[in-house]
Amino acid sequence: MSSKNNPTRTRILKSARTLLESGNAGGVRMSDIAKAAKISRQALYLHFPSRAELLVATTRYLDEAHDIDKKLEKSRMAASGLERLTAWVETWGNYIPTIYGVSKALMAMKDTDKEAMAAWNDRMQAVRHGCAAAVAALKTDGALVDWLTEEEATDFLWTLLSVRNWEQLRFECNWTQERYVEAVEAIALQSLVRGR
Amino acid sequence: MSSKNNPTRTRILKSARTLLESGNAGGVRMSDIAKAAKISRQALYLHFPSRAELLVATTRYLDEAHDIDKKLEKSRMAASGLERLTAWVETWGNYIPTIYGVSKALMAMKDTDKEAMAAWNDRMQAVRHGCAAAVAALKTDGALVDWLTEEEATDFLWTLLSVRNWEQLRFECNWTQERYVEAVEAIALQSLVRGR
DNA sequence: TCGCTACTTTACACAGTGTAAAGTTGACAC
DNA sequence: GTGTCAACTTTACACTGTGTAAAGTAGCGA
Repeated sequence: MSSKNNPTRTRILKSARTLLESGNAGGVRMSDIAKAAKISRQALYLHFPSRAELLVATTRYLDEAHDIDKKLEKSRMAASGLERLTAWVETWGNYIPTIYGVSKALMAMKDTDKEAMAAWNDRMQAVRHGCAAAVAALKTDGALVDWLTEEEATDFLWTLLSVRNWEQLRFECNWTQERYVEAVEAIALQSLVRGR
Repeated sequence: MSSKNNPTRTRILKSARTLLESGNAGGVRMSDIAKAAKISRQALYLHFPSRAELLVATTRYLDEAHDIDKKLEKSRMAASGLERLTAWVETWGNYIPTIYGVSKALMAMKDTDKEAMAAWNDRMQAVRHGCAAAVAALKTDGALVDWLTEEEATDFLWTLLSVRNWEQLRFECNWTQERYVEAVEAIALQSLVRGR
């Protein structure tokens, strides 16, 4: 099943992505994805050993499709720590909507499924690294507030930027995506940057 | 089954509470609760029609056991908006640990179960009211920042104080309960109170 | 024609929730 | 003592969704 560039595999991933993105959060089942990809449910298991691995593969597929690495590169090029923080908040904040569907499915699984848990943690650690880098740049500039340690500041930024928070503000509170980024940026600056 | 003050019913609720509190998040099944309450799994359904309703009843049981209303009363008595905000953050922030177990179970169900969803939303709206009251008091004092509307400020405070955020800071980031309350309080003040 | 690959089809194990119904036990009523 | 009622127990089964297993098929290249 020569993993990469397999047309059926790609079709499965596209179907999974579409279904997961289309908000139908509650239940995207293996059979739904199979139907969308126009193969039998069993054939799915020829390509992906479990639902968890299919979700993980879908996440990676999304990352590649959106060239997230390139976007992150940009935020790393910012001159000051302050610019780097805002660039990071914007980049990640605007990426959340694209991964939200898959993330939600993965989040729902992580309480029962070890594999899903590991995959989710892995993804979230990547986000944490982004936060840590921004905070470190702030610290280097001597712009980090003094009532939080560098690690605490990272913890807080990471929490502030969580998918759950985005979900709540965006859907429960009906904020627009623009307002979300704007407000979260402002709060991050106020909480983490000295003398604001 | 004469609902209130039924000894078996109470034993069930106590067992549910204990199991849910003891961190074993992943799966507290009906059969686990039955075993702990020393009755058959079927007898559980004589007292509660569904898992969701049992969880909801457990939440209410916890609220009564901790006399949450009395605690909220206290935060309502604060003189200034500022004091009211800190009182609210402390009250709710310190109540989260006690309801965390049940909340987690309810959160996990809300994606698939309508009843659980309704119950969860109901609970969260109550929390939101607490946030709204604190923000309103701030506004009355003319102490609310001007870059957020009253509603936006409520939305943000509500999101900041979410159980998920507490969970992440407390367990993923290993913050102590004291540090959590302290930091969240500081951030709330910085973000919502004018001229800080 | 062989044999391989990528499937389909059918069947079934398993977990957990919830339904259904028949049987047991103890208390209280008369 | 017998009847009856409530609060159970026990057994059995339907349903959903995941994952395993195995036999069958269609197309394609050597």
